[in-house]
Amino acid sequence: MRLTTKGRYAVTALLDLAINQSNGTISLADISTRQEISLSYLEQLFSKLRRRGLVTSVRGPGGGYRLAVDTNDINIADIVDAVDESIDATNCNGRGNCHEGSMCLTHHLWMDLSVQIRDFLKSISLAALIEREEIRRISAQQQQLQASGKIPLTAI
Amino acid sequence: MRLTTKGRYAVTALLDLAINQSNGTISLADISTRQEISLSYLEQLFSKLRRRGLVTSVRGPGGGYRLAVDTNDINIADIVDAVDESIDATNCNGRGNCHEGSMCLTHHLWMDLSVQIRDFLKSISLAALIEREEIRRISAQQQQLQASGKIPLTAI
DNA sequence: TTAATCTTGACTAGATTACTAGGTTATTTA
DNA sequence: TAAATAACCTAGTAATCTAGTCAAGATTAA
Repeated sequence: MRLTTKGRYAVTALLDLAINQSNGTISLADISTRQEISLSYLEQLFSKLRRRGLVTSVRGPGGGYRLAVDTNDINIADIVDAVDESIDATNCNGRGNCHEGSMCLTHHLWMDLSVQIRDFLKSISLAALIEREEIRRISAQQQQLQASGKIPLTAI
Repeated sequence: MRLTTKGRYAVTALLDLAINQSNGTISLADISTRQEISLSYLEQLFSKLRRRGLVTSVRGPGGGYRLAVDTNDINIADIVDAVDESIDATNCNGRGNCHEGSMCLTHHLWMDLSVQIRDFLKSISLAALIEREEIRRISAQQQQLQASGKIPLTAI
């Protein structure tokens, strides 16, 4: 099962992008300070997101990233898939060769679970996340913090 | 998120135990050969399962393990919990301090996913797994293989 | 040109996983 | 009683993975 910081960071970063992109492109440096994610690490993630066609980039001063598709057309599973290997609870990557080349006793169980997780994450679009009350509140706080120039704890 | 080989092995081993235990106790050596799981590793897992009250043990020759509760009263989440830390998709273990002491932008999303996964695994009892056609078939094959004394590939 | 920003690849410290090794203790059978 | 069997326990360890860092470049606006 692969759901690590990498996938979580990607979703958080794209959500940040979706919320703040109204005024053109957003630099990774901005996302980095707002979301407390290492800039170099973000670069790795966005490289993958770009190759998957989820974002487009503009180079040079004032450049940055913007979403390549409407927030209604991106779901969480897309994002996690783009940076992570895949959402898969089996040990054999769904190949069914987990026990001496054939299926292990619990193969079908983990397949079912994988489908369950994937369907859940597929059912949530970026647009739906932006709508959520809690997320709007947290985002507003983060924008205030950034505007006030507060130095993040990790920079000390 | 913690769903690794450890949790999968535990479920597979308990399922094997549930299927084969009709005739008294089952030794870990038997489960080890049938399910291709290292004996010492099984010992570690069953130590935890025993402490959680899921199985009871009998020492000495002819000894082994048996389920401590009815297969209707054990669900998959119980088993994974017993050996793994917990089923939790957040980075903060649900504490909500993922972003400088407060919640990160996607905290609620991962909380929701955790609930989703846990509910799914809770909804499946060992008894329900035993009923499944595919599992009965795979188990029958494994019993034949063991009876015929076939040497597992990994032993070569 | 120069500064800002994206782009890529190689590398790494630290943590975790999935074991192995080697013993001890309880129980049963010969 | 001795030997066999199987649970129980502790410590170590190779391999893998994660979450990064670092460095060198490419591109473009000002």
